[in-house]
Amino acid sequence: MINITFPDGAIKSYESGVTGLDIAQSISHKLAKEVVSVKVDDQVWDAHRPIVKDAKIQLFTFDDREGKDAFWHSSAHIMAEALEFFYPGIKLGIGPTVENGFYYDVDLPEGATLTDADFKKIEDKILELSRQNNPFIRTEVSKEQALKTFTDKGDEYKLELIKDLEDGTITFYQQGQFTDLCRGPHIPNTAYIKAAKILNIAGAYWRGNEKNKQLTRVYGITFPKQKMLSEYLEQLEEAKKRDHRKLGKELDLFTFSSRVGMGLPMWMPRGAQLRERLENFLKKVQKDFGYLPVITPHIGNKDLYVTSGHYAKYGADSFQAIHTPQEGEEYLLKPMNCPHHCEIFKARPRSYKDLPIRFAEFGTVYRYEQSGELHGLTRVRGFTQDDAHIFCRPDQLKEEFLKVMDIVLYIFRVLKFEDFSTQISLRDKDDRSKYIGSEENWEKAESAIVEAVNEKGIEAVAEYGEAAFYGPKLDFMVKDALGRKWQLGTIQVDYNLPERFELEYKGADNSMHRPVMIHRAPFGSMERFVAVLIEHTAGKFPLWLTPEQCVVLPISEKYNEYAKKVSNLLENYDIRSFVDERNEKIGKKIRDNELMRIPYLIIVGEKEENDQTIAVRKQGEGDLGVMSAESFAKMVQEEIDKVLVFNQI
RNA sequence: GCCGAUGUAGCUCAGUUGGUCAGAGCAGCUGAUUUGUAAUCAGCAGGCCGUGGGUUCGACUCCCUCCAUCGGCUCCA
Repeated sequence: MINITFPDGAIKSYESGVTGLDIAQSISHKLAKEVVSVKVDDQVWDAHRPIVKDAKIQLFTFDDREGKDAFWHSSAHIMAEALEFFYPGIKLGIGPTVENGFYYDVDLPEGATLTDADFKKIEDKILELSRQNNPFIRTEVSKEQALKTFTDKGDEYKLELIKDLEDGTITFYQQGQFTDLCRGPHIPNTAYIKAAKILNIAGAYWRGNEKNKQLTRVYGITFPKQKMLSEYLEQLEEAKKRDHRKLGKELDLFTFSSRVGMGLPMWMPRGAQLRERLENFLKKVQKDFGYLPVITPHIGNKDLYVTSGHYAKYGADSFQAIHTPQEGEEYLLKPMNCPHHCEIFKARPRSYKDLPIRFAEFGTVYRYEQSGELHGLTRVRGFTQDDAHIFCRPDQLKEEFLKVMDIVLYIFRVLKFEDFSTQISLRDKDDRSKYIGSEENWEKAESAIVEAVNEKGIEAVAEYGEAAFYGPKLDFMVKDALGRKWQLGTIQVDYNLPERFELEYKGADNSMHRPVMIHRAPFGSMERFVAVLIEHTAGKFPLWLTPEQCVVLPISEKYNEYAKKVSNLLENYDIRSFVDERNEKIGKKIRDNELMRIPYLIIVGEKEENDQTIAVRKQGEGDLGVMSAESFAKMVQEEIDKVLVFNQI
């Protein structure tokens, strides 16, 4: 007998060799049907793998992340089995789970193609194989055995994977006629899978390296219930409705033109107003934090970027140099504001008493992003950073860093970005050649960020290889409607540029010292921030930000004059208002303005004109009843004040 | 940049095996209507069927080039 400890601390005895499934069965029949994997001490196991010694266990169903992982990973194996059926000779790369579903990277046989048209038959095959109710059988194999199996199969990708594994840790899983190298865990048998959908296909480089062969990545998702699949697909459709590219068009916020150039967004009046309001909001916050505005040109002499190191790093892959009538003279579109700001710092002698100096600029920069990378407003070739550079003494670094974090967190709070993650972006562990600057400076910069994060007590994940080439960063990541992660706010510690630009200040000891720089952008870029804001709010912007706060709708043209009077009155109360004078029925006007996400609709007709009142309707909520323009104005102001309290920083 | 898909009116989409197939709804314009909380009616106008080439008696439809967009990969100062 062995002792099994449950998550609540309860301990029960079972026969040695008991499985997670058996244990679930001993609790309830329903649970036994749903359990797909089990955590045994620190490892997640197959629910059907015998446990032979005392252990702490936790049972997982599809509702748990661990359960989904086992479920989808098993599904990837079945999909691979299906693909082998349709494409004999197919070679398999890796087939992991992702947040929603799984994929398998495959190398199709010479001449074979896989397109959307093939999805249906693959889905059907997956379900057919699932119905065979094949168990997932785990076997431990020696490295030699493993190598032989895949040498015989002629799968060089698996061989490459096995070569990196340690003998004695290698396991195979088999279901039906299909065997795969796999660590597991897997679901007990294939019949758990009741619904399957191939989502899309894409090219993916083997092991993520551009120099390697590009394999075909097949994305799919499966569920234990048909209904869950249809719900998931519906949810996807809903998410697509929030896509900022779609809403940007519908709400007249921004546009692109291939004539202007790809990845070069143009802000339309409503979008420009929204952006301007965001900028003014941040300007006010920054003013309170002691930032000083600066303005720099859109181009800079090539030498500027040679000095900064940007030219060596990105010169070849950037917009190419602008030439002048002067032989040999070259200018570049600025890809960064920092070199300019460094030159402003250098413009006159600085004393330790002046520091910290904080230069802020909404600086528009141009970067030649790869064509396949462009994506609405989130990835563009011309964008405006809410940039600032703080030049401080080393002893001021931590305090300044913390203050910047306060700004970012305040902004996220005001805009209700609650679901963000924080990432410490560090150097690549293996490849240091991508970075400039001394080991010592990097270590100082990296530890400064880690210390600041610890002090602030926020949770952050360290990501290696994500640092900028001149320094580590603290990045604030937010997801879009479809769950893609984007970096918004960023704070970077930089010892390198001050060195390259030979920045100095006179210390109290009357000798020259080198300042430390903090690069920071709470929004990141106006374009990307607005994109994410659109997706988070589905276009229903906060009242203080939205281009028009209310629209006055006359019941008929007879009340246009009164409507204009009301609108003017509201404008006098600093409420952004306009009149919908179209000769349409009130229902139509309400519909159109609701679709434009105007927060308040003011309806005026005979009654209102006689009583000198307005009927207020709130977007998404409906009729709020009749009131005076004054009390409406007060209501709006209060709603805004609730959100925009600057002293709550 | 790479893999795959898509590209018909301002928007959303129809268009059968290549042969009166250039269509609809919304938006726009004109007129009627003067409207009470999510689409009033009628008429009109609107398209090098992304671009350039090719196959064919004939191409929106088949093939190729390029451009742009979408989903990924790689990249992201």
